[in-house]
Amino acid sequence: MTVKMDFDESAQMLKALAHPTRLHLLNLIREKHPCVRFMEESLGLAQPNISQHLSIMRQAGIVQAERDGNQVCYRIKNPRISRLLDILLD
Amino acid sequence: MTVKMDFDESAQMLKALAHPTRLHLLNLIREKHPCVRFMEESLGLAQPNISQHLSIMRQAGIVQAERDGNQVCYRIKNPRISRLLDILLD
DNA sequence: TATCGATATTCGAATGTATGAATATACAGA
DNA sequence: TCTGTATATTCATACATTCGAATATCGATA
Repeated sequence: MTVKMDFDESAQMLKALAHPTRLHLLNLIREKHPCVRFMEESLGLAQPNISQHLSIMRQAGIVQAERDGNQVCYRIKNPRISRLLDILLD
Repeated sequence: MTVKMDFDESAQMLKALAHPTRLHLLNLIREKHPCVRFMEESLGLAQPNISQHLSIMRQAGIVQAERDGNQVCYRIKNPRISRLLDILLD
């Protein structure tokens, strides 16, 4: 029962990671703690699209937003995620 | 370019992991090197459904099938996957 | 408070994924 | 070779995800 629960939670987290754009964003976020504008230029994608992906990762507890005046910057929220990214992207 | 490629590949691998049934199967597979019949009974799901999930993971290079007489047993193919599962499921 | 730049949300169409039901294939043993 | 057990594949339908376009919100500054 509890075990099954874990699979559900883990699967949901993985689903939120399982998109090339989101991995690309995470790779930026873990290195640079960037604001949305910066991510937009780095990836060359439309702002709403980036915001949508960030929203998915926020809801999944993967990243955390921090307002800095006019802008919003992101960081990795969960240390477990950092470890996963190390394995995935290095 | 190559970097973008990596995100694509990693995302595809994650997509193949991102399902509770598949995580449950992988948890069995990494511990017991089981055949399909065993997984079927352990999870209490229909055989075609299990086979479908195994097929997805085979195609993604996550698991490897080995025929043993009448049965087919599975094992984790990629050591990177083992490390991911350690982080995810422990 | 009006405006502007930055970010977020909503909606709809296209595409992708999950699952049950039916069926096919593979191998072992009679 | 026929039968039975184990596993894989196909198909159809329901459901979820993706992305662009349009629009809304938020905070800073004039």
